Amino acid sequence: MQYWLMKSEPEEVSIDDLEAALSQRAAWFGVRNYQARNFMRDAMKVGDLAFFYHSSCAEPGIAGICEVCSEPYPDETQFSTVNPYFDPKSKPDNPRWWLRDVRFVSKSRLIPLAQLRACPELANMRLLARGNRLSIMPVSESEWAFITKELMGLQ
DNA sequence: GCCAACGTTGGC
DNA sequence: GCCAACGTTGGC
Repeated sequence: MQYWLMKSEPEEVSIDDLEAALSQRAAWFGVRNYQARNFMRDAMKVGDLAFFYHSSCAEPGIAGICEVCSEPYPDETQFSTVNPYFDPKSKPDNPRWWLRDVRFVSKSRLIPLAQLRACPELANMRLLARGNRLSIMPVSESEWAFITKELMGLQ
């Protein structure tokens, strides 16, 4: 079991949108960074858990938990000329961008970025590293345990 | 809207 | 392969 953090702009897809979605599943479309893609395509495994993080919004922070629930498959938005995520350099016979489906697990209170920063236990968390811009990144087991137990109040 | 930090592109 | 220019991310 591995743990992840996945950023989404809540104006695009929020934790509430995921909870309300058909089957409570959604395709994690729109990733256009190679490192984030590699984590999603190559390193994730079905059953891995991830923090659902709200970014580029009034209250950035962790909003809940989701579960990786599909094998990787091509992100269709890269082939649609009218889509904002269209990539003219990607070809259907050799897709550049891959995604997975995630399943809603739980919503939590919003745990603000500033609160994460204030926790000494999370000093080495990748999310908090200077200049970090990755939209998908691993979370260590100890960071996961601290956040779920101490900040979310889960068992 | 600002801007620091980073990733990508493309000429050489 | 270098690196300057440019584009993007994302908190504030």
